[in-house]
Amino acid sequence: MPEQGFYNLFIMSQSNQISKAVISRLPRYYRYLRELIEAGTERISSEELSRLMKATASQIRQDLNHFGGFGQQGYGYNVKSLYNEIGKILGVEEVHDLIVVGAGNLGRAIVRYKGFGAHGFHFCALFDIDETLCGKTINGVRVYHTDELESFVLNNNVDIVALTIPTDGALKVSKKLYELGIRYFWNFAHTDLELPGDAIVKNVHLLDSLLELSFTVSRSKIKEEE
Amino acid sequence: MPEQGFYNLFIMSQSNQISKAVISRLPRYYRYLRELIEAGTERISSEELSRLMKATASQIRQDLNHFGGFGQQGYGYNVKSLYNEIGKILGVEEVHDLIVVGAGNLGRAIVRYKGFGAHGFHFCALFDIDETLCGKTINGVRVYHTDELESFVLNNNVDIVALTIPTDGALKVSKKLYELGIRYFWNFAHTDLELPGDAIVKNVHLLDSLLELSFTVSRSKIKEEE
DNA sequence: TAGATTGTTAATCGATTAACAATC
DNA sequence: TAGATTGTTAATCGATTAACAATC
Repeated sequence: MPEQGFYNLFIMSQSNQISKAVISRLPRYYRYLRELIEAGTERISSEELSRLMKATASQIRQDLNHFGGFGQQGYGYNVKSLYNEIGKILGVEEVHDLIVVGAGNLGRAIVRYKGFGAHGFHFCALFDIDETLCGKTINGVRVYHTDELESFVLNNNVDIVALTIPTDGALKVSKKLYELGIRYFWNFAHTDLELPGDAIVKNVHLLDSLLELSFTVSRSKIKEEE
Repeated sequence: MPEQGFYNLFIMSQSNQISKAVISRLPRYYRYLRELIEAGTERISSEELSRLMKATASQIRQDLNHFGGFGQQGYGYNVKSLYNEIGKILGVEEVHDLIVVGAGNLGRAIVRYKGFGAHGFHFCALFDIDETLCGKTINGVRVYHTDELESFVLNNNVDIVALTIPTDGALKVSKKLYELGIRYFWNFAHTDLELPGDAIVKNVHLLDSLLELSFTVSRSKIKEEE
């Protein structure tokens, strides 16, 4: 058993390490809590929430306790305050500046989606190599030529870069942006970015997602034929 | 120990139960193998592939062996044949008929994306409530009014429905489609669909995805301030 | 045949679930 | 206070990794 001070430090640094499984469930909690607020529910027990979300009450309590004791014995959780706490954890109370590289349908869909703004996401600019798009404005966000990407990043705060361009461009642009100091990427290109370990990439691989579904469709067809 | 026949049956039905974790890795294998083919690589060992994909060789061999012994001792895996085998498993050799409900930016982006066709996905129709879109054609796919959805589904083969409409519509439309016999949903609406257990839903929750990234951004900011 | 590498079993690790003492 | 429900520890389950015999 190490010295007390050491031990606490160890515990603290451990508690920072939230597993990916837990993180990936937070937005879903957030979503259900919002619905509960809208339905006028004031408090909820982990048991009730588990029935609603088709999870175990145990998992909910474990997950939430990674971040602090938000509940109260004999009462449960206050919906509004839990919602706010999870919001804080997810960072919705800060402003995150994003740029979108690729002003195709996907890039435009993202910039136009109403839901992001309410959670602190601020789209600063779109970039595209198509000169006919440059200078235009999509949902109040201006399209610049990709040539201007570097100077934009150097002169403006950019927290997250969304990549909605094909594979080759995404690899090239992400490397360049990494060199310029960008560390957070929301990648829609159908490839894994090749970046150093401190870059954080969240992938949205639409073809992969559809293939998983296709796998199940094909499986069930085989079963039907049996 | 049960009778031999019984036991084999048990083993077989077990082997059908591939875990979600394994399934979710298949499209990635498929992707890397394609790249290897394009690079002209003829054979690869699990060890080499593991270095490339940043996984363990053990996991790769375990994963592949759920579906059969595709490798050869002392040789490794033949890239082309492994690619084809995984393709078959994912169902890319069959045609999957899809319709897209919601002809907004996201729906249009999906229908226009070039990559799906090569993997057996065939987009039959788009649906929207916006009458100014109806009758138009996007990348060769006609937009119908949502009123025509029911009759379309009854008169055409539809394997998968992509939902690219807001929450309320998605809940309503998915229930209706379930009643009409549809079981596979690719859901982009920011909600969990409320459908019976035999419906298979693959969610693409963009806000959830971005919030996960936001969580990490906020975390690292806290660390920097410490 | 010898070397390489798989397929597969066994060991480990991590995540989920169950149980219950703490406490509102 | 009694009942309810959390926070948290312990047990279980499943997934990943390691090891190695089988075999090309």
